[in-house]
Amino acid sequence: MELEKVRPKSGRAVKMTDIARIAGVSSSTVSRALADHPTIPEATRNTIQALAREHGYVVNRAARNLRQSQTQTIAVAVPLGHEREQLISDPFFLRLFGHLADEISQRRYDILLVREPSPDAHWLGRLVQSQRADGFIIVGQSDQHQALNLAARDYRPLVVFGSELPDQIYCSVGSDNFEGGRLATDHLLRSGRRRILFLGPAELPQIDLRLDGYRQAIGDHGLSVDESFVLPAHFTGPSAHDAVRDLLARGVEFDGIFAASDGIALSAIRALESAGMRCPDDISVVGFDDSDLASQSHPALTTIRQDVPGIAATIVDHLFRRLEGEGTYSSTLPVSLILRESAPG
Amino acid sequence: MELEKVRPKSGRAVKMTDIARIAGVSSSTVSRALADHPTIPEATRNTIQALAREHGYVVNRAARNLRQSQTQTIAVAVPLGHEREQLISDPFFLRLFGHLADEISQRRYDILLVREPSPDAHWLGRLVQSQRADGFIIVGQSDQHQALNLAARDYRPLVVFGSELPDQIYCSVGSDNFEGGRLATDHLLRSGRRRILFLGPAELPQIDLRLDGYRQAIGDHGLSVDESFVLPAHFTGPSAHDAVRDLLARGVEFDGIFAASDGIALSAIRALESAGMRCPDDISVVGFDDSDLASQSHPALTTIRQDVPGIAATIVDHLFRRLEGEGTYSSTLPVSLILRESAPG
DNA sequence: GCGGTTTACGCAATCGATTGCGCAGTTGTC
DNA sequence: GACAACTGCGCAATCGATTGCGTAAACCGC
Repeated sequence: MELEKVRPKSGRAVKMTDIARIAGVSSSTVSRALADHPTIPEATRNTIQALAREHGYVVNRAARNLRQSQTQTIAVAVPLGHEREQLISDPFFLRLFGHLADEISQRRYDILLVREPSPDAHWLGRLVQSQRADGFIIVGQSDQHQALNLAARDYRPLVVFGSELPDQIYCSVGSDNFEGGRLATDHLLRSGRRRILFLGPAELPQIDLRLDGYRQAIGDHGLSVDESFVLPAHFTGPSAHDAVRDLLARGVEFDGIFAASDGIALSAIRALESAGMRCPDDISVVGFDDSDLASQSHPALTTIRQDVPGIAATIVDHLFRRLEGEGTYSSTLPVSLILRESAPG
Repeated sequence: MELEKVRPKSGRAVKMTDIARIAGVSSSTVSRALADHPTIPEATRNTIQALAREHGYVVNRAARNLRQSQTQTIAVAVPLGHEREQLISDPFFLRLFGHLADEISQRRYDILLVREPSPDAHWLGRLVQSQRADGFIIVGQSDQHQALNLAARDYRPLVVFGSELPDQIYCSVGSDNFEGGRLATDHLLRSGRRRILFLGPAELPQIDLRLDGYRQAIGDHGLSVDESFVLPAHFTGPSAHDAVRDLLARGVEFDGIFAASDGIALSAIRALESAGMRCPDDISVVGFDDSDLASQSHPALTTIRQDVPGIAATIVDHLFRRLEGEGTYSSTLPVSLILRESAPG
């Protein structure tokens, strides 16, 4: 019944001049009235707003964006430089994304998800120039550290989820990955484990820091790192499972695993179980993230909790401060060790 | 080093007329050259494209959108009519969203995530009119069935994730919820269970169909439904846990649970365990979705698998067919029973 | 009742790319 | 050599809202 109003007989969308004509004013006045501009008397404003509502008029965002050079939109971009094939299905990313989306939409901005298909050195520059969004959140440094530095020089509202790196000029927000790695490994060592694997994609800066923490903890306990215990593994797919299986097949002995994500940890535990080993009786395992899986899996995972809601809030807070022209420093958020069955205290 | 080119000394963004001036042609020619328009000879096209690349020029999307009245963007909207407070953090939604995003970005469209804060009857009309996207995917019918019908009359590229409802005129894609409910309940009955709870938010159309399947299966087995066994429960929060706990406290006897999601199922199992009951020994539980949790939890969940990648692909396929002007019918995708520990065969 | 201020609103330029139409200049045809 | 067809490209209108500036009318004080 209301349909005629939403889209009048002509089939043409209602535009501002239509409302202006009906109201007997100019489109300038309509524009100002809808924007609650104080130079338009309240009575007129109300009339026009009522008329607009009645006729189902909504400002054309494309036109507004062009004129104002702003879009009320934040872009969330995922550089998949290192794993071009990977889909946007990593549970940790999705969880972070959900919280980011909540924070952003609370501030009445829209969220544009961009998956850049060809991450050459200029993808970010191109993205920024395309004027599709007012601000940018880059999830994960991947191998794009230099591209990020490049884009950030040319100041822009841009915040990166990731670690603080030495020569970094962009603003990043992330967990204390080093401390997470140290805590996890220290816990394994304190519970008597001595031969501890590291499992994860250490080519990613955030993961590399977790590995540094692992090394630190081992050093602190007066031991030295066996480099053959540092194994590459991807977040998804069978690589973690296969790595552990192969190690066991070769008869290598170890009694603990620090995995760079909960998914990797679970995958490793499955490999242990297939080989007749038991977790935590024979081998303790510590994960990372404290995803939903960690608490529900069997055995429940001891893991390093990342404060995802806090990270999202901080990223968005920094970004909006930057949109206001303020400068912001990078932030590192604390992590905590969550004790469960896979590596008991 | 390339920075100067990305954003020249003036601080002003490079625009098409700049490239035109440098190339010694008009902006019309630049526009056509960049669009690979055949009336521009290939030599000229290459020169101009090279120049544009060299100067880091990218078309201003706001201007293009306005002129062309299209945005190369698909909006994914989540009506949260029924649970206004709920955040976008439901794992099932996020998983579906990830797959949708993959499908859409493969087609070189951007993804706009919209969370409508005030779902009155016209939110969809407003969204459509705002010209922010060329097509729309609505995730979940929630309580917006009529609003969807309203918007769909006025033909538009719009596909809804949800069930086919009787008086529906919009295009929907979803799982066979009825069959899922029937399968789950039938399985419990076949394994000897007789007093089976239903747990879920039956006010949602998709869930209501699962409930219908539950009723059907019970009827098929010559039994009748005890309405006090149909209990409301939300996807998140403690409602499922509390409902089961209260039932046990009141001494109500039952031997099976069909939960409308894996999350609800796990929550129920926790409640059983706290009360000293054991799953599946005392009470069998079947979930819905086959989320990551289902296979990893303890006990591993018997559940109804929804084909999330297939659903996403179908939604996007329908949507793009509609963008081309084709009509599409609603689709219902098959589900399957996945046997695990919580309700063994 | 007059200068000065304020109020209320319209004119027209503007954002930057796209595109229908048309015009030179070139090639082709008989 | 004259006319037609074609090629390559530019002019200027257009998309729809926003906004700086200007002005007519209303108001105000004395």
